[in-house]
Amino acid sequence: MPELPEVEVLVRHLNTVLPGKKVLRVDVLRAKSVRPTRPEELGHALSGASFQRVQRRGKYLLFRCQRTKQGSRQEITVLGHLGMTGRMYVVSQTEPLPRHAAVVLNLGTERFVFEDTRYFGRFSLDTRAAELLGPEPLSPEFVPGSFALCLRASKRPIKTRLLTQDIVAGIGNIYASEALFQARISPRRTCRSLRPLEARRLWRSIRAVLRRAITAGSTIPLNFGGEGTRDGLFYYGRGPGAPVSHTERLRVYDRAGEPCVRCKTLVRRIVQAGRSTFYCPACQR
DNA sequence: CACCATGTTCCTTG
DNA sequence: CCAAGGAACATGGT
Repeated sequence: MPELPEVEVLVRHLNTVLPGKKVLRVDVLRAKSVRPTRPEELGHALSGASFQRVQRRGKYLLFRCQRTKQGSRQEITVLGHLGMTGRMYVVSQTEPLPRHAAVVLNLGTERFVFEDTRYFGRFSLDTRAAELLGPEPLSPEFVPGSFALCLRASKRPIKTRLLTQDIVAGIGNIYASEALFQARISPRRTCRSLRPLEARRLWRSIRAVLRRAITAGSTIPLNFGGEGTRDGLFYYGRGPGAPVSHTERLRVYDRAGEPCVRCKTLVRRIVQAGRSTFYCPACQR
């Protein structure tokens, strides 16, 4: 899925098109995508409501909406998650719906589309998942001392632990490899084996890598709409004028067999907890 | 056909 | 009870 940076960039984009728009009708084409909310429930809550702003928490999107019910204001929050293949965008009503449209909101002349090929994502009234997350890596809540302390409590490999979202939110399979590469720490090290200095270095790398990615994604022209073919460029398709390749952005991810950008040793791919990890066996100890 | 995929949750095992 | 690993979910690309 889109990880924290991709979601952040999407949220910033949606905030330029969504606030003020009113939901005239809700079409749930895949009941699974709104679980555990029932489709009628979502339609009932969201019909007639207006978008105010979109926020991000980890990889989750929070759509803050407002509805006037007999004079009194009612706040409604929809929790969104892109899963592995989700996209959310606003397009004209005349645009044909994609094959895997999961939820469609009629906004008048436009519509909001949540499309999701594999249906791992969500668009739901149940916001509990976002409340169980660890600290936001780019907020002051993410403190190096507490981070180091959390790591001491786990015997798991650091790479798989970064993916659980409870020590820190928003890191996925790509940026876990990237952060460990920048910190020069082997993904196979157990959390508790990290020296305080290494934990601190990882803390810094996590923030630097995520920040960098957000900046890159905000700079490149992206195609947020439904038409764009996903070509790996920051998850979305290219917009007009975007560079041909994004590979410069990621230093180790998906580079098995290529020379390490730092020492030329060949980058290695291993599997941890069923997922690919990429690292340089020489730089990362 | 085989294997791979930017995620989360549930089940089993130790 | 807890932690860790694996399967499941579902579809498409190579």
